[in-house]
Amino acid sequence: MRLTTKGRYAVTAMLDLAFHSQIKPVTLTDIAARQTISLSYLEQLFARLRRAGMVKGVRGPGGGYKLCRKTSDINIADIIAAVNEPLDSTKCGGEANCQKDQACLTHDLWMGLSEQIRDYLKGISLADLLEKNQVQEVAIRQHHDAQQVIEIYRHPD
Amino acid sequence: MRLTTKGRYAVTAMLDLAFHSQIKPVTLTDIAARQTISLSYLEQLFARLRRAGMVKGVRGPGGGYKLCRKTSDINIADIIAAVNEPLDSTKCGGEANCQKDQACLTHDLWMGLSEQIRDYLKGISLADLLEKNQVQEVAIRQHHDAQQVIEIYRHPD
DNA sequence: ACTTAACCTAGCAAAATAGTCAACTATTGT
DNA sequence: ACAATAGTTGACTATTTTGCTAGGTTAAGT
Repeated sequence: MRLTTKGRYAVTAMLDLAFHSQIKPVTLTDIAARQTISLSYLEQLFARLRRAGMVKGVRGPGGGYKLCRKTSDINIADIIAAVNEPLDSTKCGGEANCQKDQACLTHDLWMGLSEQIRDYLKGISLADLLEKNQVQEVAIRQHHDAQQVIEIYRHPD
Repeated sequence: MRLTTKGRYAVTAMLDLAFHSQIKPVTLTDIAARQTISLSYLEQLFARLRRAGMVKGVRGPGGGYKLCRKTSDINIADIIAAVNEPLDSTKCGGEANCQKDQACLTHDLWMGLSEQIRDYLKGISLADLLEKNQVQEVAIRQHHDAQQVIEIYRHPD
């Protein structure tokens, strides 16, 4: 389990998607604008997320991306694993050069630790994160903004 | 909290140090040989660990490095944090450009998650990891002893 | 003095990260 | 049918991080 900014980008984008794709698909352009991530970088990340079966692309006007599963069925560990290269189990990938070595022992130790972190992140879903914090405040504000837009369009004078 | 191979190297080296520095300081050359990490890279890592007050260097012949604290008082999160750059809190470092933005909210969300991981790793000490290692060694030794016992009982003459 | 090993500095190659550009294909509203 | 939208792909570039090399200086034991 590797934790870098790449994983953070992926989780952030998925959070954005989860939040905004309730009604209709969300374009990467929108996510890029909201989260200040470059569009093309997002394309790369979402290509991996799509291959991992986490999101689905909808083409044509009104298209975009939407989640394949419920937010409660998508966990953080899977998102991060999807955008990262499958970490090669390093030097002692079961080979003979590292059987009775102490290097292999500490390696096992680290692998165990890594596994614990993965399990920990597997226990946190998108829904958990969405539930937290002042996300609702944003909902209210954005609803308000949307209302204003409606007002403007309603009275175009 | 960032999790990369760099942090793994640091934890591995600290484990080696904790395991071998019971009697006298351990040279980086020894650790480099045992853990197959380049000497100079270890020097870089230990420079940071030293500045973080986790290890102490002893110069001259018979010198090397030793831990500043008990293994039970050294946790994994601190080791990893010591060798990593202090991650700039990114774009919205409390500035005005990101106050009511949604980008800042998801950022907060990620920071919260990161904090959870840090707390989790803070709860794991070197002593904890060593204990596991010890258990394994004991298991191996006991297996070996058991074999000898079997031998003895097989040829009791 | 001489050796040992920490400590320091600069630099470098490979990899990962982050982002750009351009061409292409599929879908849909009009 | 056609134009607009939006996903898809691949190649390409810049920056940062990683892991390592090579060369020193400094402190402490023999």
